[in-house]
Parts: sequence; C-alpha cells; structure tokens
Amino acid sequence: MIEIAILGLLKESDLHGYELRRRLREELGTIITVSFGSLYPTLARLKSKGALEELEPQKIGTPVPSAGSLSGERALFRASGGFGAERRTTRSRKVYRITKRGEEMLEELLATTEAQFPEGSDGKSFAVKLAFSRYLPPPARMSLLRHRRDDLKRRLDEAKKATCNNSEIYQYRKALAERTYHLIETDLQWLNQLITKEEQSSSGLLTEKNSNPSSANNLSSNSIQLPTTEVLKP
Amino acid sequence: MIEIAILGLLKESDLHGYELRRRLREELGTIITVSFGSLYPTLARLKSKGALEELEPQKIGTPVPSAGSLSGERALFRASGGFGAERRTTRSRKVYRITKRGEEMLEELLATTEAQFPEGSDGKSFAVKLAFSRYLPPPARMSLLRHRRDDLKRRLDEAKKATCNNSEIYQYRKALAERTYHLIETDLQWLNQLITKEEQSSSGLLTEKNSNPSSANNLSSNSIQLPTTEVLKP
DNA sequence: GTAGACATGTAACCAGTTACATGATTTC
DNA sequence: GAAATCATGTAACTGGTTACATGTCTAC
Repeated sequence: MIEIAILGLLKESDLHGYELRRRLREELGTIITVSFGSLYPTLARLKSKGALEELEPQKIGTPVPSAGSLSGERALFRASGGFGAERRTTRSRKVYRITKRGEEMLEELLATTEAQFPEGSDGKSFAVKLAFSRYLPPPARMSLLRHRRDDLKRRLDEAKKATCNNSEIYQYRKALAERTYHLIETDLQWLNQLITKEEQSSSGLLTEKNSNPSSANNLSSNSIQLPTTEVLKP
Repeated sequence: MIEIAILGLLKESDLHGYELRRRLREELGTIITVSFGSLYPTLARLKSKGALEELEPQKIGTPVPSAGSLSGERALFRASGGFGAERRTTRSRKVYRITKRGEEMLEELLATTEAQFPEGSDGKSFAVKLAFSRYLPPPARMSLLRHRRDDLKRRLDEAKKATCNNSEIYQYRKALAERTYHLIETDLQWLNQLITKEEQSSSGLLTEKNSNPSSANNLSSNSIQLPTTEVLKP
C-alpha cells in the first residue's frame, strides 16, 4: 500500500523523503498515514528493487521537471547551493525519481486484485489504488471498481444477516451490526455513483449514444446526495 | 483488541480455543477476524499473565456454568468421556476460564481511551469495546461513546476540508475525500442515535418517570432505517 | 480406510508503528 | 546561542497473518 502511494506520488514529481511524506499527508491523509519509520526503509527497498533512482545533488537545482509545490522548489534551490553555487555540503536530502521499472511496478500493483475478500483491508487498499487509478487504463480501472462493488455487495449481505443473528440480549452487538450495515451501504452508494460516472465518460468516448442516465446499476440514485451536482467530471 | 474480545467472550462462558474462535466469528465477525495463529498464542499469553485459568479435563463434563451454544455443550460432553466416563484421553481441548484478575484486566482494557486519535484504528478498537461494554459501568460506557463522538466530529471536520483541498485535476482523489466524509457522517449519525438511547435509559433509571415501555434501551426496535430527521444534534 | 471436521500449536512473515540517534539550517 | 523545523535513518516492537506440522474423532 505504502509502495503504491510512494510510486504514485513520485510519478507525479521527483521528491525527497521528507517532502514526500508531507504530500502523502496532504493527498492521502484521510486514507493512510505514513511514518518516517516506514517511509525511509520503503524508499530504500524500492531503490534496491530498481523502481527508483536517486538523483545526485548537483542535478537538483535546475533540470528537475517536478510539478511540485512552490515552497518545495525554493527549498530545493537553497539546498543545491543557492546563488553561491559551490559550497554547502548538501549532504542530506535524497531526491528520488521513479524509473521505467518503477512505473511498471506501479501499474502492476494498481491492477492486482489481491486480498480485498477477507474483509480485512477495510477498503484502504482499494482507496489507495483508486487515488492513483488515473495511471491505469480505463478498463483496468473499471475492473477495480467492479471488483470492489462485488465485494461490498457480498459484505452488505453478510451484514444484513448479522443484524438478525445477534439476539436481543446483546443490544450493543446488535447496534454494531447495524452500524456495519449502514457503513457498507453508504460506501456502496458512493461507489455506484462513481461507477455510473465512469461508465458515462467511457461510453461517451465510444458510442455517443444510448446514454439515458437512469439505466444500469444505480442503487445509489436516491442516495445521500453529494450536494453539488456533477462533481466527478474528468 | 483480540485480548478484549477473548476476555469478553470468556466472561460469558468457559470455552476452548476452537469454539472460542467460532464464537468470535459469530459475534464479532463483521468487526474483526481472528486466526488461530494469533488466537492460541494470545490465550497462552493471557494465561501466563494470570488472566485465565485452564480447567482440568475432568472438571469439564458437568460443573461448567457455560451459557454456551448447544452444539458446544454436546461436544464438551462427548469429549469428557460421554456416558463411559473414564476412558477417552481428552488430551486435546483446553478449556479456559477467566479469573478475577482477568475480569479486572477486561474492565481496564474497556475503559482506557488510548489511541483513537491517530485515525488509525478506523473504529475497530471502539467497536470491540462497545461490543462488550455491558461489562462497563454506565458512566464509563457513556464516556466511551462521547470520546468516540468527539473523535468522529474532529475527523468529519478534517474530511470536509479535504474535499476542498484536492484540486479538480485529481478527480478520484476528490471522490475519495467525499467518500471519507460520507462514511464518517454515517458513523456519526449512528453514534448519535446510540448516545440518545443511552441517555434516555440512564436518566430513566433515576427519575422513575417517563418510563413508557418503549423508552429504555431498545436501540434495536426501529433498527436499520436511520434516515429519520435530526440525528446530528449535539 | 479415508475424508473431513475438530483441535492445538509453531515459525516465518508482513506492514506498519514508536522511540531514539543524528545532524544541518533557519529564525529569533 | 536556543528553539524550531528540516532531513535521514535504525532498532525494537505490535498485532496481527499464512503456511505448516501434528494429531484426534466421526461418519461414510
């Protein structure tokens, strides 16, 4: 998971560890948290696997493409010597760039369906993948969404049963079963809305036709009301 | 977490590992899954800490209080020698009983507020505690609920901000931020309903009044179907 | 006699965490 | 010159998992 996130962010721009973590918080903070204790070893591991390369300090100042944050850019400039150009050890700050191999790995990681079924992942793995799913070809992305939907549907069923099982005596257990049901239902509604948008945009590219909006799987239609109209437009 | 679940279930009845796991699935299956690989070592650890004692096989057949499942009872009977009474090694099946020390530990574990803030626990820790919260004095239970509510409110705020942050470019990231928002909102609605019931039932005990039969803790009565009106009032 | 459930356990691994050690640079 | 923040890293631990080894008991 952390590997996906790192590769994904580094695909967007070259970064050093500290800044990478800042971005991680900014972009995926609601999904995962990454501590330095796992970040740095993971970077080292990815590098040893050939997924990343380390830019030599001198290259840093100018030629980095880096659609990165402004403050990051300025910091980078300072560290590479600023105007003075020659002094400043610069020993600290390792800037990483993703390699071709790394991009292949990312795509592979994003596409593999793994896990998901044991309920364990509580959707974090799915969420991280979706966060970088624009690096996935649309059919693979669609497959990710549908697998997730199947998974949630199955769990919704289980949860429904569970609300009956728990005998009246265990009131809190029963309440918890209902909570699980509500949460999965909410998640499913959100997902169905996302899938609908996705179908529209992909079919729009090909057919141009038969796009009546109320058609396929819209469990969600009445839904929770994502307030502002069509938020998901590409 | 697994410790709470084990102690909690063993407080309900004496059980051996295998059966314990079956119950775990049955009662808490939607919240946590426990593999044998973690169950048995945990039982050993709890025993070594003095939280559990191991019943000698001969004691098993009859004097166990055990409000356990019927099939469980029968199995226990068979294993202890059935009618034959003397043969049958019975070597296998270790039946555990919670000790006074273990009950203290359980209560302590249930009451400690720990974690929860780093967002990490995704509520599993809370859910497990709530599942056994009838072993908590009502004020402590109430405190558990309110802490959780504070936590969720804080996270709802964060999530709201996050939905604005993510620039339009990252459509899937934005969708994910909205998902997080919806999920927390749902969770909070459920929790507020629970808190309301809890407040009603506890105040009902003191005042003797307003005790119409539908008042007390009948969380389950109207069951699924939250949508009803103003759930979010503080 | 063999398939399948019941039953207990160990070892190796996994994906992360916290706490700590170290040091450069900036800002006041 | 002290505090804050930037920056990289290691070691020990946490709370589990899977895969495996081992064996009993039941039912066919």
